[in-house]
Amino acid sequence: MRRRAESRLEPLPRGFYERSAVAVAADCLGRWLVHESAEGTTVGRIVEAEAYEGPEDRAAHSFGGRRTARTEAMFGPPGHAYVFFLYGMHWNFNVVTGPVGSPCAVLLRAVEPVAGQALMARRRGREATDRELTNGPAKLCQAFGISREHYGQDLCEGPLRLATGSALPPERLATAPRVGVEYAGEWADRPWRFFDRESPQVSTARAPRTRRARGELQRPPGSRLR
DNA sequence: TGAATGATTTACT
DNA sequence: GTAAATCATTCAA
Repeated sequence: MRRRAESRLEPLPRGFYERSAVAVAADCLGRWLVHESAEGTTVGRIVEAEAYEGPEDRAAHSFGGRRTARTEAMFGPPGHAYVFFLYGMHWNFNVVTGPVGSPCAVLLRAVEPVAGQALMARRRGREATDRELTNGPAKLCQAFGISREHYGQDLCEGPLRLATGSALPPERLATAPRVGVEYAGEWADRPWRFFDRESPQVSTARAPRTRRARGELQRPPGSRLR
């Protein structure tokens, strides 16, 4: 039991991140997000992630090869953290994928709490059983204590990492267009939002108004289970 | 130097 | 369903 749990906490190797963002995003599901902080350890099972594929992807911060202080981490080696601040109050956490110089990343949008719920609840100002503890990209950052200080951190060694967990059974993998990127034209149509369709913790962010469900959409974004 | 805006969340009607 | 909160980053001038 203990042995099994420890093997699941093993950090994913660099090779895991040395692939396209789409491949990493899909393979992230079912894996564990682990953060060992001074306040305590939090663990979550990843149930939703989005791929951002570098300079050609109009929805990516690195679109057009834009390389600034903010996007610098995306251009760095795979397996590092790209953390950014949004709307004046929210942090979002990505894992950098692909080779050096290829500015791709995967945004973690939701996890299911596995351990450290009390700490998550304290950070979030909510009850430990609250379904809204970690069902959104900024919510999970707050629950896990992820912010500026983690920018560029190596996820293959250190307190913040993705861990083995257990890969998602293929029949539970669902896709949808990414959230909040209507401005990206045809790129907004790409089904690069991946989620566990059996998880009640998938984020409730509304889908882009102009996007309507297509064949690839196996469950409407934001819809509730049951 | 200044204005616009965003890979969101929350509270309220 | 709509709107407010709130500021780092970006780009234009």
